[in-house]
Amino acid sequence: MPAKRARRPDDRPEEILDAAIDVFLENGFAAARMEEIAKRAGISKGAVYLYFNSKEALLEELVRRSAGRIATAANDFVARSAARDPADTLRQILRFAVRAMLDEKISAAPRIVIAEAPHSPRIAAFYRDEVIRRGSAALTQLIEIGAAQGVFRDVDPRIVLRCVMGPMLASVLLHHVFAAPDMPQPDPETLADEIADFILNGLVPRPEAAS
Amino acid sequence: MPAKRARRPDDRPEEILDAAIDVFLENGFAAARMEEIAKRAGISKGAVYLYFNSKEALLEELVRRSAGRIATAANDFVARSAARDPADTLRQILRFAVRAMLDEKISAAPRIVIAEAPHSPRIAAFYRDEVIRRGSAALTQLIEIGAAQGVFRDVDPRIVLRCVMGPMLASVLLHHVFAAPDMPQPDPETLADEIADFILNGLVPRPEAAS
Amino acid sequence: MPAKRARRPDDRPEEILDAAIDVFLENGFAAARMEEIAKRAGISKGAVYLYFNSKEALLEELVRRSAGRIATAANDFVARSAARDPADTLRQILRFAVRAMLDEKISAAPRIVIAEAPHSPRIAAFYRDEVIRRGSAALTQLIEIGAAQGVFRDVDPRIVLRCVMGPMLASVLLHHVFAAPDMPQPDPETLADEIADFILNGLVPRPEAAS
Amino acid sequence: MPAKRARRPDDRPEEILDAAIDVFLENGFAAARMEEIAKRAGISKGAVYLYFNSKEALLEELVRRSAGRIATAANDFVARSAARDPADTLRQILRFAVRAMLDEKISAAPRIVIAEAPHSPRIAAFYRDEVIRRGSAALTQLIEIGAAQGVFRDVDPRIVLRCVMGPMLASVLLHHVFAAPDMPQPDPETLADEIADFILNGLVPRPEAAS
DNA sequence: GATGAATGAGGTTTCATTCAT
DNA sequence: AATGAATGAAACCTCATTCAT
Repeated sequence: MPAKRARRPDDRPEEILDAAIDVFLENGFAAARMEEIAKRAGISKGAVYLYFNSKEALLEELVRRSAGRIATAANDFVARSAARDPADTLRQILRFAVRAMLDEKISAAPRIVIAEAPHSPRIAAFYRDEVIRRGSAALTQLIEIGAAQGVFRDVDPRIVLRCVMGPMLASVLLHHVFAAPDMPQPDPETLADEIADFILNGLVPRPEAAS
Repeated sequence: MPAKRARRPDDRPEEILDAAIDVFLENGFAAARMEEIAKRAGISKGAVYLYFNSKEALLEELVRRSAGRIATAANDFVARSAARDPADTLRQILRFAVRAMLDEKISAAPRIVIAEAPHSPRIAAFYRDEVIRRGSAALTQLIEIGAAQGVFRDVDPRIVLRCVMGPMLASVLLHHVFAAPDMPQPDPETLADEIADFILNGLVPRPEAAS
Repeated sequence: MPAKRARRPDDRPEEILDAAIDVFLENGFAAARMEEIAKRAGISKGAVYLYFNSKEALLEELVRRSAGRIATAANDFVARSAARDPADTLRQILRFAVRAMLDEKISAAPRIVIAEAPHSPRIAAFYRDEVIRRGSAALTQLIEIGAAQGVFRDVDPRIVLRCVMGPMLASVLLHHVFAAPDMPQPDPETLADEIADFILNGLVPRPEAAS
Repeated sequence: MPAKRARRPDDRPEEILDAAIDVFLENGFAAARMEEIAKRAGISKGAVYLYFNSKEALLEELVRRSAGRIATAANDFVARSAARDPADTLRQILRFAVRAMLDEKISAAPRIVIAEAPHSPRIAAFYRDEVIRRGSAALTQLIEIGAAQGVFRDVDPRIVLRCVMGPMLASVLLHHVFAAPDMPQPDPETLADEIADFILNGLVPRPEAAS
């Protein structure tokens, strides 16, 4: 019956979402308890509901806020420098993306999505439209530009999408989920560069056509 | 005497696991109900506990059964033909793996693991040891053989692991989770071959060293 | 200076009670939300508590204000004209009461009491003392006067109470709770007169005593 | 985690409904706690849900079981003896109904309905169709028969409905809700007879038309 | 006086697990 | 071996009430 806490700071929602990220990551969506989220945000259980209508709404807002950061960045990179140097553009995108994905906070949303999307059609659809589709568009455009310049092989962009997204995904999992002391992680910068090298190497035209 | 189609008691565990895959996939581990699993296995709720001690045990056994398949196959491929033709060995491994991963039933366990491992250390550890580590070992060995023969570049095997695992992961997600009618999937065979091409292309030495 | 239509601070309680009637009627006491009451009264949630200590207090005041209107009127009618014409007095009382009960606003309190009294002893006791007892007294007196004049049979007043209150209650429920399009309501005036006829008919002495 | 209690007796549902009646009566529907119902039924909270899907379902089944007992009886009485002796048929109906209504257990459902129907359209509709409409039909038929025989006045059946239902309603409330030690109840048999007398008196034709 | 953010007890409902039969 | 009734902990969400502003 009492009401102890001070007035609503404007960044309450932010704080709640931050707390939610942690709890979702630690327990998964279904096992995450609203009370735990509230406690970490420094407020009461009920107060969470002043800002978000349900646990599901919390998750959706979480995804909404983080989604597309990388896709947006990729589009920016392409718009800015793809015409000048497609290969370097890809390298920059990869550096940006790998670095982002290795940051606990930034990779949190994709990881949660991977976990929840299979049985949450709304989340899946939202992520597909906001992230996958836009990222795919950026990549497709980049490939086309590079191919037109003769810098890239003429590969199906869907393959490229899988070969670019994939290593980042794998890195996220190996760093955050399946890490083991005896399997040391490459450091992020090196990882980004080497993945970029690998992919670019796979993308450049072979001088003499294979057999 | 009526030959009532024998009690097939030995297939019980298998049937339960099959049912569990379906239910886990549809609802996620936390939301999966034991009663639903039992119903689909055609037995009673209590009977499940005659074969598996808990819901968690069910998941672990599931992982155990499907997990090593691909890693085992990879090791077999390497042992059998890596010395003779490393590139073709990798191509075969990729074909096998991509095909497997695009099969709903086979990719189910990895997908569930990706969803559950973040908050189920036992699952994570088991998967890491049974799948990641063994797959990594096969790949590392393959790279070493190929590098020694001059067929592959001398790349950090951890990068290769990420670049090989990754596209498959991405494919699984794009096929099973983020599929959309207007984003048609490449057909599995083509996909496997093109990913293999891409990775092999990234793995072969460049004729003239890049400046 | 703009004459903002004065702050009408004195009408506040009235406005709140009016809003409360609506909300209690629509949702029942337990499901009524203070915030909804506040909103309809055009003030904030907290402001309600400046006038009423609790939801229960709101209900009690509501009953207090409306209760006894009819009982008071009945007593007035009796005092004024029972000696002159008992039958007509009863007819007037019934007309007044039926008309009142068919008015949404006036019947609201009794309906709420009927709903809440069974599990709210204070409400029940209050209503019993303020309404039932006083109405009963008026009726008893009226019967006695009428019986002394030979205009009414000598009936147990408790029976009369039930036979007078009852049809009004039934009318309220049939009009406000169990109304159906295919069960058209008699119009209020007719209803009042016919009920009065019926009851008076039941109250007059039979010319020849029934065997 | 344990499971202590014995096998399901066939009358579990009955026991639960009995417990529910008590709790609903004491607290009203909204304030009734499932745990309390379970405790009184001698089972666990969860077990209630093996038999009823929700608290609302419990209420509906309660109403369903009790509803129409009286309406059914009324129809039976009319079918059996209305043609022979309409007045006595009405007297028998009233005796049956009053007796029933004064029984705590039997009047429970109507009282709950009166309390909940105003904000529970399904309950209201169900009760209207199962009880009001059928009771009304019985009464209408009875009046018509009686009027044809010249035993009853030709009164609007809707008035009769209100004048017959009403006194019973009033009796229920006065006996169960607004009872007070200093307002002694007429005993049920007498009450039934006197109400019947009163109503019949109101229903018989006046020998000479009132001026 | 007035506001509305905040609290937190409390209730319904679900479901993994047990065990009498 | 198999059943399925029963348990009870747990968790989401609501809302009357308070109080800092």
